[in-house]
Amino acid sequence: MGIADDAVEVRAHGWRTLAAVHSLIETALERALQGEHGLSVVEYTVLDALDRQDGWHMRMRQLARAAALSNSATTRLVTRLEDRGLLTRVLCADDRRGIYTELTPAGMELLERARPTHDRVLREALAEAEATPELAPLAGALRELEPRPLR
Amino acid sequence: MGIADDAVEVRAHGWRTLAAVHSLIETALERALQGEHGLSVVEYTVLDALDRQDGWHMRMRQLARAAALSNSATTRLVTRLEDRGLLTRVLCADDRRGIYTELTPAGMELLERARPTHDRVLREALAEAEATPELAPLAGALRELEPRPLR
DNA sequence: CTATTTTCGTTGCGTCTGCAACTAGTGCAA
DNA sequence: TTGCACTAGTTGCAGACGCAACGAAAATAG
Repeated sequence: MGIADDAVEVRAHGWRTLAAVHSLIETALERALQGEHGLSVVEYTVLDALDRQDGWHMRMRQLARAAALSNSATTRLVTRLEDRGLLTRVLCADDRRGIYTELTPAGMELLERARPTHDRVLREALAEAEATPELAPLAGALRELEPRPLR
Repeated sequence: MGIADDAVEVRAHGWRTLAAVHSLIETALERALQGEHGLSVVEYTVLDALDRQDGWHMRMRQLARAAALSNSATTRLVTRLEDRGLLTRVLCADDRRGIYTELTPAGMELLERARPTHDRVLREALAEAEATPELAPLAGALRELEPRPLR
């Protein structure tokens, strides 16, 4: 087996590990957020993304990117959250195709209540990953990342 | 903002980055495998996991773990692949609750055809991640992982 | 200024997912 | 042996997803 084949296997292994850690964290978050606050992980992600904009608007397209969702899924997700009164759609004047979304006070409140759950479960899930031999190297690498905003 | 808050933010940032890289890779793989071979990513993952067992059987439960899927989803996924003649269910004698799955020749053949696509797209997706400033550190860390089998 | 292309968000449709409830088989205990 | 807890896999159900097709608004070409 040559160097090229090794590289292929390293990438495949890295991808499997990444997927395993992702699944571990997402499942834990999903259960906790859903059970304690009636929020799915993507819903929390959207509320959090809006909140980290410092009260500023966000376009559907940006939201889709932040939540790693398709356009259609984003439309329905925003509709869902709007129906629950957690955010509002705001038509924007300068580009009449665009639609901005904005957290409502209820949305901010729910987010603040859910955040401790999110942070705790994330911490626990990462600890569990670090305690799992084949996941530990990647879980450890996550801690080394510079916390600079994800555009 | 104290040290504890920093740690919370580091974890949150790491999780967002992980999710972003995961989504980038999965989306690219999904499109390519679906378009060129009619396989979804999980389907490919299952075939590959079975293949890496060196012709050995795998229980549904193991398969569920390997594919990061629930039991029910695994049942249906296996049913789907069985209907397409890519694998077979094998009842196991010593534990009559258990069901083993095994690749058929057609399954191995399709896997071998799909593997180059998978490897190529994975390489491209990782390259794209490394070219994206906020994803690059994590993408780089993946390359440093020791390619030891994921049990 | 009109025609074409592109971008943005929405909707119909088929598919896949997890949860909870269920059946069947195993293993331990009294 | 009988009873009970546990594990393995399947199924009904409701919800969420992506793709492709769509309409509306903006940008670009000619």
